Amino acid sequence: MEKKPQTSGNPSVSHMVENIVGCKWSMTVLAMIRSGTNRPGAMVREVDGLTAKVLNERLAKLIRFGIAEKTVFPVTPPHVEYRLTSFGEKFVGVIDEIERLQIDLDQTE
Amino acid sequence: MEKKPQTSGNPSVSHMVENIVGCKWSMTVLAMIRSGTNRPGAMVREVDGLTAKVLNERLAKLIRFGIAEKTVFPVTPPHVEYRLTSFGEKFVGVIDEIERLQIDLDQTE
DNA sequence: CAGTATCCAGACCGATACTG
DNA sequence: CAGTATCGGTCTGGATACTG
Repeated sequence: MEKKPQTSGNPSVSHMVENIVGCKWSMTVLAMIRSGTNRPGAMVREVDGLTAKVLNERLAKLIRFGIAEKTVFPVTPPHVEYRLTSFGEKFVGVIDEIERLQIDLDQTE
Repeated sequence: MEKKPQTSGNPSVSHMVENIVGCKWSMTVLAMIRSGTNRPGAMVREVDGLTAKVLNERLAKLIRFGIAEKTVFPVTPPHVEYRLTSFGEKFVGVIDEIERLQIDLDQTE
């Protein structure tokens, strides 16, 4: 299973970031959901080294934190999609800040 | 020792964030350097649970990434100070974004 | 296709003892 | 005061096999 990140109340965004960013594959999964690769099978196929088990753990965490949401289409074979919530959009905005920082770094050196 | 985060070239900021934010005590150390608690002894004293060994590992990482720099005053007893580099200032700016996100979250629920 | 259960090698980090 | 070396428990996550 997984360690409990908080003792009670709302998860602080700091903890969320610590828990997500520091968690292997989370950023990759987040990036895929953003870019439209939002089905589990596709994600596993696209990322070398990512297993279904770990993917599901990450997705569960993203959902628990309110960053992503899951849609199940009751068809055969099963069809599942994940997408960002509105809060999730804001969250990835922070990630964008990081990319911008990268540009500054490149110019400085 | 420590796992190598990159294979070559410059560390990407994404990797830095992953490596720093996801690393226990890093954020705490960063916050202390910012707020003026910038001597190792003071940091260990201020944070319950933080050991000198782990602190030095974190500081080494912050220096390696160009986020912090170290100043040694050649006196007895030894006097050492850490402070943010200009890049480090930008880096913590990203952390500030995160705190702002928190405010949005609180207002939404 | 989607998801879960189990196993276990290795990374992380806390405690301790030590040097300069 | 600053920093390093070592040991060992705990947890993460990759491999595999399985169900619906």
